[in-house]
Amino acid sequence: MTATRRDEILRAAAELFADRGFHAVGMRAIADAVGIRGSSLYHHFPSKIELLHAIALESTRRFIELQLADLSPDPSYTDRLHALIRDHILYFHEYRFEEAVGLRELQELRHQAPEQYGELQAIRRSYQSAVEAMVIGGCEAGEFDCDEPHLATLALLGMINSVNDWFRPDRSATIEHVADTFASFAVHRVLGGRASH
Amino acid sequence: MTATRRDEILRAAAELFADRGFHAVGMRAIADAVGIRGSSLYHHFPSKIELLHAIALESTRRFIELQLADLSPDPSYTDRLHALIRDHILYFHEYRFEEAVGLRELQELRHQAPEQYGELQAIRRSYQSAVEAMVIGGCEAGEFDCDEPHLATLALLGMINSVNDWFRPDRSATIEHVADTFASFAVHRVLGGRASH
DNA sequence: GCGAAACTAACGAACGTTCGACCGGTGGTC
DNA sequence: GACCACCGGTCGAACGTTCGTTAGTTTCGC
Repeated sequence: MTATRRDEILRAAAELFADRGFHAVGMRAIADAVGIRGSSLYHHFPSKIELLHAIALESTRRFIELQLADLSPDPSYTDRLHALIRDHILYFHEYRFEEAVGLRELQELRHQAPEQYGELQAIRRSYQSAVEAMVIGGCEAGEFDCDEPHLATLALLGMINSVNDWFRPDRSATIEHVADTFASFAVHRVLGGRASH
Repeated sequence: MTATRRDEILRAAAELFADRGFHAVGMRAIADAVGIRGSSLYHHFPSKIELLHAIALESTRRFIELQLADLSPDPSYTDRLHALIRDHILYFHEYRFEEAVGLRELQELRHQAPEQYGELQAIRRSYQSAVEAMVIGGCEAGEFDCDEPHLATLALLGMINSVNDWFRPDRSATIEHVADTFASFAVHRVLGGRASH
């Protein structure tokens, strides 16, 4: 797993963007973080906005690829959704810089690169639809008890995505415990799922 | 209720910041939105960062003032928390530009005006503590059923604060309906409160 | 005529980006 | 084995633009 210079730049830029915001970080600051000069960045990325796009896209792609594994139809809706939410939170923690940037600086892409913005939005929407389909499926199978599956889906996605705003890795609580607890909140509480965890 | 020029600037700046981000909006763009020149802004605010601070602080102050009314100890924990969350969501919608800026550009204040940042964080923390106290109180009173009140508080705050990310006023669903539904999710589902709504 | 508020003009700094040169390997040719 | 052409990666320097901010002046209502 040799980390190429390109990956080095992506990771450093994501961390800086997450901490200070896209426009507050100059190309020279990103270059400093990896030990080269500002102009050298343009041999790896054609522009600053493309750098942002690469951060958001590659992180999102990795995430979707990972989550597809949780969609296997073997176990119950309850177990599948529990695992999906747990892995969602764990991934968002591991790549918390990239995901924070992807969520917060989406507006930059919308104004400066509408095409790439649309692509990302499509991926996000399809993921949201997949979660909603699981909620509805669970309701129809009698595993969940839910009057408004659409709003319930939005509620638990909001709940899940908020973890990165307050969780800090040096807490006494581990991310695994938070992920399990939140997954349980979502499945057994919000959706009224039958107990199995 | 005469809208002063100062308020006009605050509102316009909040809307622009919410749409494009703090650093992507220049003083001249803000001035354009209210029909004056960039330099004229400095007769109302000493700097750009003070403008951001004013947006976040005044919106937060108004919010806290409003929510204090919901802390009256008359009704049950269930009813009080339900009303608090409902009003929380309704306020965050009415002042969605200011609140979006206050949440997203907090990092700007942290780097450029640490003192004002600390002040805002203190207010936010005290609000969060008040909500958590209600959760714990409701548990001890036997109205709620909750093993981890701290995580539960964070979960429902995250759920509530996410509404502004997807709710658009032209939807078929009204904000009042969303506020009621989410308040019900939080109180009766996440916290397992006794039915009363 | 006085003060608040808006104006014009300009400042220095920082920004994203471009350009041309250089440096160190790598592989092909004699 | 010696030479050389090549190429990805980096560098220093500069570009035009935009930024936040300042200074001095003008306008206008009371």
